[in-house]
Amino acid sequence: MSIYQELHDRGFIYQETDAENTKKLLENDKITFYVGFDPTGSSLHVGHLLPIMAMRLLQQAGHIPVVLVGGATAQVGDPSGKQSARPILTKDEVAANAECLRQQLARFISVKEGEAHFVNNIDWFKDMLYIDFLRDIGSRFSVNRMLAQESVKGRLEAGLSFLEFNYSILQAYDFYVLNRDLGCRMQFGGQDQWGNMVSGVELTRRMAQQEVYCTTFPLLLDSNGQKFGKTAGGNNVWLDTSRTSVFDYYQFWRNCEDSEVKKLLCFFTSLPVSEIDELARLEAPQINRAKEILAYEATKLAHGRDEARKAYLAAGNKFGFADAKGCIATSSELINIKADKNAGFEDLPTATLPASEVEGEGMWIIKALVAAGLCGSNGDARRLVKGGGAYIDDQRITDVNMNLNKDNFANGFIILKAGKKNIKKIIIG
RNA sequence: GGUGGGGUUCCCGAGCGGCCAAAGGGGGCAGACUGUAAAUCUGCUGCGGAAUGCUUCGGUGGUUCGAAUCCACCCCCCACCA
Repeated sequence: MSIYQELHDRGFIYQETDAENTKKLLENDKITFYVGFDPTGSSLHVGHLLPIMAMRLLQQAGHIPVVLVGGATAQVGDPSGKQSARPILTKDEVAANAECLRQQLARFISVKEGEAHFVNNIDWFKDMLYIDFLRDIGSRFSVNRMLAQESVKGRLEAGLSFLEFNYSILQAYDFYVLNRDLGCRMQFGGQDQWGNMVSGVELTRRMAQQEVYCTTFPLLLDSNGQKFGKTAGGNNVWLDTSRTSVFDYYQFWRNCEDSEVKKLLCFFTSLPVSEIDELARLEAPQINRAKEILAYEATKLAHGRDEARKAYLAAGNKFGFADAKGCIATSSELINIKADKNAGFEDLPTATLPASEVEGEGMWIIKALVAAGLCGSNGDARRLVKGGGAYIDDQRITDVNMNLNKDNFANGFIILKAGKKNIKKIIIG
């Protein structure tokens, strides 16, 4: 199947400047394309994954991705994030974040020389003089047209700063530079980037007389209209395992809603669309097998086969396997993993309590819940226990004043739970 | 620069001298029901080993026995005018 068709069938394409030529280009040529990333954090999270998966598909089809790090914009501080103006990053921070980005991307795409480019737009903005910028680039933009852009129009009521107004110009110039220096023909990005991307297409045409194109991805929302990629609690699901354990990463996918399974399989796994259609058709409890496949495949991509297997077994043992015998057909290698009931607790997220705490009288359970990261504060933990949501080894905790001592750790560890799904294995260290 | 309207807990938004840790809604957490789903119902939702305790209503100072509420100055946002 053609890569264009594949992107289309999987739902990646939202808007395109020129569908016909994009199709031709992607099918007949090997092109260089770019996607921009904000280097504002040291880890990617699931919300970044959609463009990454698209890059992956395109690269596998022989196209060459350019990963553009917005070092210039990060050093100005993007004002679009409401009043909590983003912290302005130093050069070193941007560089460090860009390196983290590169390492995490390496799990999804090949970052080998010649198969992908990494660039930072600070390189072409840092020495640019304002006067030059105005004359060479600013002169090509019509304020009238910029005002008509959806992204700007929507902000006119609420107000937007001159800086923000200029963002699309900066971004447009990126496209021109990448076209000039790397022969970049396409840009991909989120649908909120449409205006900026189109500006780049037009600028490149005016400045270099080059036909270039852009395509946007749909904005992923969960059923509550929240941006996709956050836990129910609104926390990001990170790719960095020190922020989100592999188990929790797996669980994020495993706990998706029935209605989302198909979409998520299309975006975040490599299973063929025809198979996904079959899986998504599964009824009632069997649909859970599709979720296991989704979770396994997504976890495998981000963290590797072994980790995904462990997470699958740990979760299955805790909550049950949807299709222990492997009756449901799938091309996922998950089908080869035996639902081993004895694969135990070793792969659950773990917290360590200092041995000194459980000496003698022991450690107050409230403090232990907080120390394990299951509760945000003592009051939070107290409420959890009062509400009947705290468990030790699946026994509901009823006494707010109880202590954990050595007897509790007769097996070497205990399992603390906040609710049915937030699990921590507690060991003494 | 002028005039007017604002800044309240995660968000929206009420409160306009004590009964205010602050109504209501959203969101979140937990419980019940379930399929580790959705929907629904119930409880909780500043900190605190809990106390007539502590911190919070843009900031600083003041009035008062007592301030989110009154006063002064300052900062920020919005609208209209210039």
